[in-house]
Amino acid sequence: MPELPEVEVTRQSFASRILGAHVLSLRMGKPLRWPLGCDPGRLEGATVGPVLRRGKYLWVPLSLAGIAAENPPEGLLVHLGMSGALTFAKSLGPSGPHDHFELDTTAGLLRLTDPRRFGAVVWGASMASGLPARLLASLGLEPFDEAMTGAYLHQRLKGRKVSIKQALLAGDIVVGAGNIYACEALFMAGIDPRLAAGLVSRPRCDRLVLAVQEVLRQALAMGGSSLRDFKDAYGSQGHFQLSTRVYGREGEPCRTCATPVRRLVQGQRSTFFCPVCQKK
DNA sequence: AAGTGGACCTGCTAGC
DNA sequence: TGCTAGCAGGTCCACT
Repeated sequence: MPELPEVEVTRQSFASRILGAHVLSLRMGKPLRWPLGCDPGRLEGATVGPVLRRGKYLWVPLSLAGIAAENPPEGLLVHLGMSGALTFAKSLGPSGPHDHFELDTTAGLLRLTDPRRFGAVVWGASMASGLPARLLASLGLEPFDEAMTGAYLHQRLKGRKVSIKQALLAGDIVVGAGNIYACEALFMAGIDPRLAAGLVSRPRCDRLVLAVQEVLRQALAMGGSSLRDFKDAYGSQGHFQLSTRVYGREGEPCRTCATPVRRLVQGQRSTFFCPVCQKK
């Protein structure tokens, strides 16, 4: 589920409320992608720092010695996987079979509900050490980083034979665009998703960077996409799924030229595109 | 190094 | 109505 807009919407919906709060307890349910990596008890009493997002990961700093005293703070790296949602809950203990993590604080109880359990909550002595560091190390640029330019994209795509769609999804060049937004950005940029990444011209790289940024901006403004599970910390759903140009619209008319949208499979994932508006 | 395919896990829907 | 196959927002890892 959650791509960059959903993760960012989630972050914004809970970060300010729990900033400066103290951890009362931490509970893990069924195993997620990786073990927590520490005794849950060690985080009791910790102070919550400013929550950061990197790609589709959230970093929740937890300082045992007060926010400013420790540098850098330890914390939890959280990933929502395919079906995760972080929401504020009313009372301790799972309310359903898919509630697998709870962080109870003096400012509210945060709960991760994740039916497929592809999500993760991993402790790190810092964001730059241990498993968190390893997971973050291979990530590409943030899409709104000023270094994210057509020149950078063109340079990084050079010589790569995979399709441009798969190169976008891989996340080692630019993070944040998952299956929905990669399809949408390629449509906006008028690029055929099957085109070899290394053959995308420099001008088209310029357009693609702008398209990725634009689609993410639009999704963010609509609270993300809620195909099924996604909600922000207060349970609100996103609306971007109602305005996709191609994603999930196989057989329906292209919003630009009315040609039926096509679906194909690339790297075991569905790709949606307009065979007329998107060219090789 | 780059590309491919399998793995993780559960739930929902379309089709027979 | 009930079963089964196929599909779903992610990404790591082993292998060629």
